[in-house]
Amino acid sequence: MIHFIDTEISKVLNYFADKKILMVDSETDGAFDFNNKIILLQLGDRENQFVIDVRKVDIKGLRSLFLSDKIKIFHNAKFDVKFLWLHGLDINNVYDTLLAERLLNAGCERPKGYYALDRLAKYYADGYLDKSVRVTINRKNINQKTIQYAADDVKYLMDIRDKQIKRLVKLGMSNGDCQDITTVLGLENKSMLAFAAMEYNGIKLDKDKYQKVIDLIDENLDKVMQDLDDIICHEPVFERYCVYYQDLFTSAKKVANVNWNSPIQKLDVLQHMDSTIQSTSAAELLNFKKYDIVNKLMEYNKYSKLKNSFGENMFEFINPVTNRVHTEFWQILDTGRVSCKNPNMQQIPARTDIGGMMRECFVPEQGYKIVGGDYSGCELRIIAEFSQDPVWVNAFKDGKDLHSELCAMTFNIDIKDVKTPTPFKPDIKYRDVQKTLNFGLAYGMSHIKLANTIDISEDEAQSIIKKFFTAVPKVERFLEALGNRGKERGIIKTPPPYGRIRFFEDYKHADNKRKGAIERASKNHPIQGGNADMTKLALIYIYDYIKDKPIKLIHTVHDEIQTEVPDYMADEWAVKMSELMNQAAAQILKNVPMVVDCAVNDYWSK
DNA sequence: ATGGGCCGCCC
DNA sequence: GTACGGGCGGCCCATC
Repeated sequence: MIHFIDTEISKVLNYFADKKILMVDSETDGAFDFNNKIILLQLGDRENQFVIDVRKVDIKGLRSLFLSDKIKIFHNAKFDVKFLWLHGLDINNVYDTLLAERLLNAGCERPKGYYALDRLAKYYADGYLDKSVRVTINRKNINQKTIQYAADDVKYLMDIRDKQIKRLVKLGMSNGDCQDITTVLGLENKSMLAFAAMEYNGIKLDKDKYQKVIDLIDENLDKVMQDLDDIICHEPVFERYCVYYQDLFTSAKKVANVNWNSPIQKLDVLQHMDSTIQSTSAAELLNFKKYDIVNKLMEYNKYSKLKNSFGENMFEFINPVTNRVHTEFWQILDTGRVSCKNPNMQQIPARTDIGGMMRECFVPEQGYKIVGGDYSGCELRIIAEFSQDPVWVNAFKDGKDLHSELCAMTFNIDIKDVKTPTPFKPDIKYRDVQKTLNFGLAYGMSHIKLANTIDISEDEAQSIIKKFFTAVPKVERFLEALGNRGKERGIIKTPPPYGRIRFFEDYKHADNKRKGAIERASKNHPIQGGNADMTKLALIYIYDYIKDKPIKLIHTVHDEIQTEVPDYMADEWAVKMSELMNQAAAQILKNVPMVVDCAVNDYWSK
């Protein structure tokens, strides 16, 4: 039965007083942007649905209900939770049918709309939702039809949840308690609030500082384009790419008639000079640094990338109400990692000089600091823990540098010499080869790829890998076992206690390319996904700890968490934060210690 | 307009 | 002939 509530909400509170679980949804007057509001708020169970007209009713009275230990079922809760916060309401004990469905389908290719509520309603509850009504809902248009639609939206959530949990329990991703953070389901439901908080809080971008970096990029870009023009117009070999350009005010001048953003045109120019150049990628160009034009093109590529991907367009993401940048998180990728977009705050430059300058433009408010923590060598520690290789385990236990230790063994050299150049490639140091190897093996890197990456012969690469695995046989066996498991069982899990599953299609019927990909993803998933589990648990610990404190969660990048905190408590918080992150790590790493690098800064540092 | 391919930024 | 895991996104260019 549907109840339309447009006066007061005691009826709702009374109804749910002795219920353990309720389903919630909201209809808003648009996407979340700090100006929009909730129009209708629906609460219900299988028998009764209450549709509250938020234009007329003060929903603050629902505070105790939302903070009670009753389970609140949502579909895509992050969306509604942010709106509730905007209306001054907090919430906990949420079950999210979208997150649950993602857990049940990680790794599977699914058609568009697969995770939509109407699909779930049909699949799990044989219910029908008429989504065409949604577009007609607005502040001035609440009628019988929209109320019916709004009520329907919550009607099936209970059945969906019941059946999802059955499946998740069978797969070991839940024990039936959807809030238990020792299970994947609980991990996701709980950390959802942290992701909602990071979206809600956003990060401040210092516009003036950022503009200065863009100006610097522009200067470099102008210079390098001038140089490219000079080369094209003065070297006879490029004559055909040169044209005269004349405007009304200046005399004719020779310029390059090439769009340097076009890989096809770029390659054409380069091959005209040297037909052995295969592509315009940075890796390929590195081999042809003897040509001036190649050096200039590499510079051009670098600056135009920064300009096009991270230039003025970033300003469009500054919200006019909060004056901050609010990214959107997608909480469950195939491995359990998180992505974000609009903008993608996980790909803000950090590595190069100018990249570092761009990242430093993300700053705290006046009187605040940014306190960030990251898990040092997280994936390598996970490999150590679960391979139980003594070299790896002891390196971390003794606080030694794993790359150097392994390097000495792989190349039979003294540990003092790991930073000397290799004989087979003088511009690369031993330790750098080892680093490529250590990270690459977690991805199932082949000797061919290693050979290409550091530009050595395939035979040399093969023998390096062989010697490496001879030194650490348990790591080799560990990775092999993971690869085989994915192939044989069609699923692979992250380490205990989580066991987050990634599903694969049938190995036998895959083509060779796909077979290789399944094997490599099987090796990688427990490592990458284990890292993701750990970071999500840390987010939960932090979210719970900072509740009622003036500390804000603002960002996360896989093995890194950023917070914004008043000056006076920054140092103290940094200590506590690394303690919380270590606590989370200790739930997964039982034998290998974790190191959390925590820093207090006036900007987002890396 | 749309989508695939290439390329490059992040961990 | 493919073979480095997980992403997002800008640009070019062919196609509709």
